Amino acid sequence: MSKGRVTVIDIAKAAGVSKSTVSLVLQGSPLVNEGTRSKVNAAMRELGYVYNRGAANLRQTSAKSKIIGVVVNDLTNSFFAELAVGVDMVVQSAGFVQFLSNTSESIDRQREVIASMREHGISGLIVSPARATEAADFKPLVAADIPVVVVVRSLPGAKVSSIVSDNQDGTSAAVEHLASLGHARIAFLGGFPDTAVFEERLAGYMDGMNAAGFSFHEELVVSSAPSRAGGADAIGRAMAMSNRPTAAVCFNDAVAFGVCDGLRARHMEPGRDFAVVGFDDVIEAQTAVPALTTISVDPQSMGRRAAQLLLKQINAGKAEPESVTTAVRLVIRESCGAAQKTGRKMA
Amino acid sequence: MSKGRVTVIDIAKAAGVSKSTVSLVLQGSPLVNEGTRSKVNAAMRELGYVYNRGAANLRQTSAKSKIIGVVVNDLTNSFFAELAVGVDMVVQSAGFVQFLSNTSESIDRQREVIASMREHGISGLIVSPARATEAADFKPLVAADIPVVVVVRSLPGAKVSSIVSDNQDGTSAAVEHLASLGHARIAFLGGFPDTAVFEERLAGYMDGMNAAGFSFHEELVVSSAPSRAGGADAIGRAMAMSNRPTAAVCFNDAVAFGVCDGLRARHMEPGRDFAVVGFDDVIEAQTAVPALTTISVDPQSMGRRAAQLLLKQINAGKAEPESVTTAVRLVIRESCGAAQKTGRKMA
DNA sequence: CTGTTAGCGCATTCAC
DNA sequence: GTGAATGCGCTAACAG
Repeated sequence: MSKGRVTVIDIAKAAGVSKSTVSLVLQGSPLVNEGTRSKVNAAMRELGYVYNRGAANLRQTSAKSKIIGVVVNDLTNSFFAELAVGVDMVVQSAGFVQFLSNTSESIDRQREVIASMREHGISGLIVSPARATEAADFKPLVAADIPVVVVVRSLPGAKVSSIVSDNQDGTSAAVEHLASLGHARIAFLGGFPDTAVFEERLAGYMDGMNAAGFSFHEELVVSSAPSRAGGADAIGRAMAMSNRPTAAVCFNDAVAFGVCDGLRARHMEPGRDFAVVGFDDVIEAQTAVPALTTISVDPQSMGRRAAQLLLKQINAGKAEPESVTTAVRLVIRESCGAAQKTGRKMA
Repeated sequence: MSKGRVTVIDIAKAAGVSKSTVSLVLQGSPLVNEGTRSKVNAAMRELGYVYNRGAANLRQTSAKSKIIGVVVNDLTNSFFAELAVGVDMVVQSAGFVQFLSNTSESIDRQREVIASMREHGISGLIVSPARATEAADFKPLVAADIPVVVVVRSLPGAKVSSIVSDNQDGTSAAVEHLASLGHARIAFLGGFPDTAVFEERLAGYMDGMNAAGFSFHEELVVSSAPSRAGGADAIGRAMAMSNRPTAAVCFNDAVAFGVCDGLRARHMEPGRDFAVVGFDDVIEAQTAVPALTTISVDPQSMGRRAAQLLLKQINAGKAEPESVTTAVRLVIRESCGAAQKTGRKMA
């Protein structure tokens, strides 16, 4: 029972057939007699046979390894955990398995794990790039015809598919929403200017201000770490200004949390004394601060869509050099004070 | 460049050496001339060679696949996400990659993913078992000499290593703590009685009650879903009792959250009008409700320890049939009202 | 329908 | 030091 690995030849012997017959039942080929099939299956169960995919896709023409790589920049952030869950769902039901790695925003780590994944013969990759990732990083992948889907953060000029939330429209809508509530001095708080996401959301902010007929004041944009602490810091600086804002759209919900913290520390009630809106990057936010308007994108469905897209490309065989950008729906939830307005959907 | 896969033979040709020479440099053998080595490396870079681990460990004696499987019962729960991050850390730096799968508490899913992982030749497995997992489920693994480390939830009589928090001592200490605060009617809220964790924590609760000189009242144990909603439900039922409790230790922090919700809905202030303690299963809790005493275990370090244990066993070669149970440190954080007491460590 | 014959890409003896 | 064989477990063509 413990004498080495049991192989097709063992079970062939036990079932009194030949190896290739076994191979056929393994692949569920209809070319095999029902009686033989069950005999083979019985033998497999008997001997505790386990299929060796390594050997299989060594022989197979290309890398139908049934494994897809997933790398995220911060698994600690529930958004990405949820995303991974979404990916896992469709990946599992398609009979694939998921290589999941966390880069913690380290570009070196990212290179390492991707290299490692390649060595293991992944047949596709879903990646939420670490900061400072360049398009060139995925060059070898596409050259090897390995489909890549970039999520959450768009990548400058990479020839890969991508799924990102509609940052610009979302933020813009948030600003318009605040304007419709009567706010005029609306700040943009949090986030570091070195990411595409920041730029997109900032652009949306400017769009929204424009659309509402307000002029752009650079001072109203105060950047900080995209975290709770960062938010507290940002609101602190905003409130130190001579002409204080009365509302803010935050880079993400972690920042929005921090902003709420900061407001309360100043004896102000978020949503009443100061309106705050944030992108739902950290899903936990949805439950933790109901009195907060947020722009949200469901990470799980985003993950599912990414996986679906990837599988489609894998099955298609040829990786289309075209970059497919799919926007996800954004929804503004209203829950401060009044009745919950049914989510307004966009894009 | 895109003509199939580039193999050792290709780069051997390009470097003007033989395949086995290439193989030697691949393994960093000192038996190869420095000049040749660099020539080979150059050729590898030139042709974009990627090492094929599948082929490699097909040849190698057994499954030194450099891949370890991680399966958790709920990746949506930040605790497990953090755990996975901890695992990933040590796994990555040991040159392994991580197969991560989420079972969503489905025993069938769990069987599937573990089977799938076996097919891919994992050299070890870390698993937080889904509910209703039986010891027998890991029988084939240990029979195949694949080390298994069970985390978070202990498994009845499985011959595998495990790392669990010291549930009993932790809960017991929590009860004693509440007793020292003057509470006498202390409830145990939340959780389903069908898990070992529940039993352990309940046992700790009873220990604590005993130690404090209180008799056990079954009515003070009200079970519910181990979630926020479940907590709200549980406190509702507790407050409906004729002789209300004045404090509670909760199955986990999600429940504790719900309990706080329920208290506030009844115009009571958690920590002041009613003391509540919960296990930190969901890490997010630590930041979201500071005014809550919790019994916590750091999921990341737990993940790291699990990975270390697993790697040790993998390197040891022979999987010890002995079950190694390692308790992690528990710490009670005090933050309701008074100054933060430095964490009291146990076990 | 089933058995036979070749390799997939690599690592491991051995000779040279 | 390096090159020529051999086989890991499996699938792909063919042959029976």
